[in-house]
Amino acid sequence: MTFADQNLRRLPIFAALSDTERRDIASAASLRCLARGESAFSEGAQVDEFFLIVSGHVKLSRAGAHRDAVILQIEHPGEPLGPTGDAQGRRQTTTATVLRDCTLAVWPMASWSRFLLDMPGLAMGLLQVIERRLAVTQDRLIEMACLDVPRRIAHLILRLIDQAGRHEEDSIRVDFPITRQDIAALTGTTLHSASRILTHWERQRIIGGGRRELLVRNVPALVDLATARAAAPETS
Amino acid sequence: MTFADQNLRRLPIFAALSDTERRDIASAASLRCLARGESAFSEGAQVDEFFLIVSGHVKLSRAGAHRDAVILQIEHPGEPLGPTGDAQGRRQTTTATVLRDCTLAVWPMASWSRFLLDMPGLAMGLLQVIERRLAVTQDRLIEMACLDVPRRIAHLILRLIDQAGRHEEDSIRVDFPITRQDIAALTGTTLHSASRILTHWERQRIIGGGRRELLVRNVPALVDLATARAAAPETS
DNA sequence: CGTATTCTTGACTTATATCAATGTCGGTGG
DNA sequence: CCACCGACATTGATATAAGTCAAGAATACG
Repeated sequence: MTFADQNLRRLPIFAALSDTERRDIASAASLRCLARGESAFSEGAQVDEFFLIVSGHVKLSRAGAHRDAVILQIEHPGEPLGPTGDAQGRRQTTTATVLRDCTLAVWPMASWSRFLLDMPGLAMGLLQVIERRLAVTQDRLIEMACLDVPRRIAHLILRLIDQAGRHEEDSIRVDFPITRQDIAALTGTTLHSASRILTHWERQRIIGGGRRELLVRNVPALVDLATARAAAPETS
Repeated sequence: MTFADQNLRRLPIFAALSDTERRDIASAASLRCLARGESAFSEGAQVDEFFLIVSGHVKLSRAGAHRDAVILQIEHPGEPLGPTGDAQGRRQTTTATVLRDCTLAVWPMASWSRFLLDMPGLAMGLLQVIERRLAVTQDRLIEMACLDVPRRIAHLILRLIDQAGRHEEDSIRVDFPITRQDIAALTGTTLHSASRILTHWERQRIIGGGRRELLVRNVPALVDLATARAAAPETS
């Protein structure tokens, strides 16, 4: 098993477990590699495996009414995917698409359920993770309700560099490929509005990056945009 | 203790526990009665108690940026309130306001944490509940992203009668007082837009009710409004 | 009976979606 | 190596849903 329990020790969901327990869990895992664009599972599919991201980044999306898919969240290494509790007969509610070549640890749902019953600490760890995820989703709901599109996008970008920012010379790079369409789907707007806003900010050198790239050059300015009244329109 | 463990048996969060465990939990609870308008806790307060709704209905809201508070969810009998997992040093992220005279079961956070550690089934039960809550919040996020205001309100009303509908002669009543302002805060719109839409539907006899009342007369019509393209504007 | 809360309604403004092109990059194959 | 194609991105013009501003009416409540 390439997947040493050492890898597991750090993860919040396994924090409360003993070394033996972690080893048991690790030895039951298999690894699966997926390339950008592939999906781990699709909306509506039977839930028969439990996934944990070892490396890479995955977007969880759902097909909205008419507009293209809405992205519910982007998950990073260490995070579980899909239902975590008792999944008897449940179906996936989202599609998990790989954004960047990805390794997943996979357990058959049956073994996972056994672990969950046998190891009291495991459910506690998951509870923490899901509770945090709920908090993030609630934050986004409030943003949708209270903020206009530019501020929602500013908040999103700040969240992205917080979760997956890599420092470069004089800027912070979002560490996985992300399109304008993705940004729109994450903020409940259209590709067009998102593009306009981002190019505007690019002119002001607040952000940067090319196709599928996102680079933040001026964090304080972004924080301003996220917080204060939206900036005056065209400065051309 | 007025709070017999019989009451607890039915609740999903205690489903996996033994009778003894349920009895232990029940005997550590105290009951607290709150009147409409009072709050169990407020945004930012230290989390030092765990709550379970025995009877009544509670709205969980957060103060949005500038618009009035956004309501994150309305909770009904049997549901827990506030953080459920390890709450060490955490603060409440919402304000819990009673909509209808309410009895809450309350445990000091310390005893609750002990139960959580001692009774493996408890964390599993909570995990189920929080996971479902996450799913509902995600649904609402998608509604916010994809649906216009009338359809969001239609979805909300359907959800309300599903969670707390009481059948009457020829209609279904939402079983707790709810204002137009509340409906606006639940759907991310303004009192004004909500009022316009609701009076319009009232004229078409799809809904009814007076101040703080909500009554659905024609469910299929509401389902239509929630699903299909928004109805033609004024029919005066 | 007055005061506060809740709700309705109209006129106006604005953010943002929609419609419609056009441009640019990056890879694939001729 | 160039041409082409598909994915990704920009940009303008226009339409419209829904927010804001401003009154006012109806109902509950002390």
